[in-house]
Amino acid sequence: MDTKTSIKTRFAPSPTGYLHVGGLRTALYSYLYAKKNGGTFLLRIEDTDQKRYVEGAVESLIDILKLFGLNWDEGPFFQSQRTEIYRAHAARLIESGQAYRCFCSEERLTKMREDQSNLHLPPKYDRHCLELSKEEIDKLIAAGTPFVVRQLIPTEEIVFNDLIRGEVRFHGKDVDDQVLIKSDNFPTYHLANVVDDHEMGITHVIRGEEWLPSTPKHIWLYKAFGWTPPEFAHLPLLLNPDHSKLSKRQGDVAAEDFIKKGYLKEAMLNFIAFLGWNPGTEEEIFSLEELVDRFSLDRVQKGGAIFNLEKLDWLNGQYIRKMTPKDLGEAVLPYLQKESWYTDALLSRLSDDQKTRILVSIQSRLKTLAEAPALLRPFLLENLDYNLALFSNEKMKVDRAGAILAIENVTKALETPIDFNSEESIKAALVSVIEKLGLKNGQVLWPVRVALTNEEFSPGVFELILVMGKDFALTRLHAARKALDSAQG
RNA sequence: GGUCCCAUCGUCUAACGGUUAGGACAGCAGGUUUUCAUCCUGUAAAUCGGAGUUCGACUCUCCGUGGGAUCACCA
Repeated sequence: MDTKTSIKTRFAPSPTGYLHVGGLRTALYSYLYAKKNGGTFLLRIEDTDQKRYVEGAVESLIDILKLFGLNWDEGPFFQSQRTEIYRAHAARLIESGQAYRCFCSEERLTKMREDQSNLHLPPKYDRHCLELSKEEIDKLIAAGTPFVVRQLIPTEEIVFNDLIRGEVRFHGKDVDDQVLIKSDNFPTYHLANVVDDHEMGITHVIRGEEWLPSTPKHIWLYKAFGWTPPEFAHLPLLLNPDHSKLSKRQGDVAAEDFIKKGYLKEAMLNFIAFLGWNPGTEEEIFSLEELVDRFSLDRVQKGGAIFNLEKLDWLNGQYIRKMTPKDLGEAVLPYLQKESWYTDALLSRLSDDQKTRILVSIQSRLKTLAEAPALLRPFLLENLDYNLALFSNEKMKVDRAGAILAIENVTKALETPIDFNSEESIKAALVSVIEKLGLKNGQVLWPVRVALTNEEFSPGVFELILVMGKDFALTRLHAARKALDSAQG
């Protein structure tokens, strides 16, 4: 058997309503590290704060994790169902003198902190209740005085090795006596986290940098229980453009929002993985499987990374262009269905072959899936409400009369026998019209393209005719001609 | 304010003492093209500052500076 203890990581979010992209990245790195090393990835829900309970938050968290394919091997475990375990552990610590009951009122604590702040001292519990005698404590308990359990922080230096940052040291005199059990008898994060990580056999705690300052408390807890602490890896933060910790205030931060906006989960994962990590080569397109294969913690960056979407747009475009028409069609459908003009009938009258051609024609123009409906509209809608101003174009040197001339001649050309299944033969037919009229390409093709789509931007004319087919293209040309004529009269 | 962490182009980053400091995104300029996009080519753009160590520092040390995190009966 393998003598190395097998690796086990966990993702331990608190269910506050949505999955933050920073959380998604933490989950991803934990997942990658476990999978890369043939280990186990565990999911634990840290729901010990009764006041912060949000309806449905757990379900949506689980759904989104699954959507991204970050499948866990164990769990989900719920801390709210394990409260007795934490209480028993706290009691052990009180017994061994490594924790103590604190009966201080909120008022006293507030006043204490104010005084400390006035003296420019760091706010820290003054150990008032540590002085209490056994008799006094018994009396207070008997009187039903609410209390918390505080960790007695040793006055010593502590040094630990962070897998990303190297040696980090703190001194006990700077660390506050952390509350372990709240007066509602629920544990705080610190206690529950340490007890669970130990009991669940977590070997590597991979979490955000914001936890670095509380790591000494955690290590002292392990020591107090007589346990060996796990390895720690504190990930650099994801930042707002103003370099503060990434927050809701400055844009979307919920992983789900990005899916809604038409980003592919593969692109998101790829993008997020590269915010703080890189393979050391110049490759940048990685599937989840490839990330698993290449990931290592020692290539994780120390400094925070600004969450800047420009590159995500590009990456998403890359992924879209790699999709098969079938996959693209399926991916685009939900966005299409959100459009007010969309009906299933519009789609069902198209053949599979036509659908494929349409999708291929718009594929290179897509940065996000959400942009698809606008590009699809000219192919799906039966009647277009022409914007006549579009037919004239200064740069293309076409005016309305020119547009009518072009549309008229192209209509005629398309009514002659051409192979409508060949873009080349369509092109040949139109080129001969252009030559016959002695015009520039744009003078004919621009108005025809507008006639076919009523859009400023679209796929090219030859491709449009190929995709639309003879009848549909001619219907459009007639309609455009009619619109132009009636406006003139 | 205390403690801790961090620092290469605008952004994400490469270079684990020796490179003209590399790549990508975004930008700009061209090319292809009927528009837009794709695609192709080119271009501009960085080692926070100062001391040391060294034959030689982006890289090691120290001091500054700047930014960030954290200091709850939230996680």
